Amino acid sequence: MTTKNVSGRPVNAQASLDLRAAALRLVRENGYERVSIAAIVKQAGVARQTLYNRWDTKADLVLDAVLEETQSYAAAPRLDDPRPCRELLEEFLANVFDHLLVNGDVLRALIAAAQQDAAFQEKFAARFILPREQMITDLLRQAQTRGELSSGRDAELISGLVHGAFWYRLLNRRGLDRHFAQAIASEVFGQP
Amino acid sequence: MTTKNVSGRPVNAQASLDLRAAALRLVRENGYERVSIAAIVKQAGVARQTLYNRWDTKADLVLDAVLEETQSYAAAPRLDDPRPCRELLEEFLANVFDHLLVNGDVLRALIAAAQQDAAFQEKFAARFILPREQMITDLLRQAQTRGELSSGRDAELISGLVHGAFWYRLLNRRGLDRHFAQAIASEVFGQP
DNA sequence: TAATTTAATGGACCAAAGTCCACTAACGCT
DNA sequence: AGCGTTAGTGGACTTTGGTCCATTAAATTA
Repeated sequence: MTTKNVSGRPVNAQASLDLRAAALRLVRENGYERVSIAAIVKQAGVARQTLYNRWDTKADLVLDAVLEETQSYAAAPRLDDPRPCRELLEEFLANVFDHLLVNGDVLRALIAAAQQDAAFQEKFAARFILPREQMITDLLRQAQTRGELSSGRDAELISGLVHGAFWYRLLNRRGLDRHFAQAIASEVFGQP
Repeated sequence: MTTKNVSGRPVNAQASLDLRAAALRLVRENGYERVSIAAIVKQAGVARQTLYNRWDTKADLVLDAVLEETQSYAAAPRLDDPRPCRELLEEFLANVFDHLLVNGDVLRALIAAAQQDAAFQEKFAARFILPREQMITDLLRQAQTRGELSSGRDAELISGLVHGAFWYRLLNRRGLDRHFAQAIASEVFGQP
């Protein structure tokens, strides 16, 4: 992946930084659809082809920029936290929803892009979706070992249901608030 | 809406039929993204502008074509059916999933289009999403009046969760089968 | 220093969605 | 028949994502 080339002109690392920054800024300001590749490369001060040397599509670049910027985005809940898993789930979701206030529109655009480009869909799943699903699956498994959730339940399945719940709201532009986080937790763990 | 014009050249109704048919056929055969407007109008034998006189975008046309063709698509479950609502929900979902085998790809494309075009998103919600959500909400309310589901639960919320569950699978191209329909019903009504 | 290799640049090019427009066709009305 | 009105046609045009390519720049190696 990161094989160091033995000769030839070195890659300009700054160009990558500038492109990611420009992409993120423009997309946040104007919305994904309204930002052209031409505008991004102009803002970054590099040639169009330089962008395409590093990323395959606009969606690739923006996904990369979002992931790089939001390392902390929805950090996995700590499994050694002694509080009830129901509470941890609720807090985790509330956290995710907060980040979606900033990144929701970009994310909707990337989800759309994934539907139109099978190659990007795979990257998006590998780098974004699956890791986040794993976090909730792990939390649910922890709840099971703690006896807070019946062992008969399918943790992976429930993780998918939880994600589906807020994806659906996100894609249909309905609000994602703490109340909804609570409602999801209640559906999973039962009425309190 | 359907104001009859008092004068002027009459609209060629056949052109609309031909356009819908051509769009649906080409999209099913080649996939939404790979079908150009040029190909559709050529297939239908009309001018490009004739299409745009009737629909605003490619997504509009295809939504219209899908809705027209699949009137029967996911017919609402009969609320007077004496079987348990759990069973009705499961059957309804299995039915939806069957139709998604045919229309799933087109639907994914329309969902993507809705993320890129606010005007289309509204039409899509009004004509497709909300009516289908209502069906499940009604079914859940029926379950509540029958005492098969606790009255304390929020039917609209659960309807959203159910839809989210299979949307998520659809958009992430994971299988939608009878087993999944059963799993959703179990999450809603509790383990049998 | 010269040869080789890889990156960056700028601009031409292509396909596709959607707009615009001048022109023609088909209707009702007088 | 002539007029106004609306629909349909074909083609030019704009914008944008993405490709291609010839040329130039920056590095290593011999």
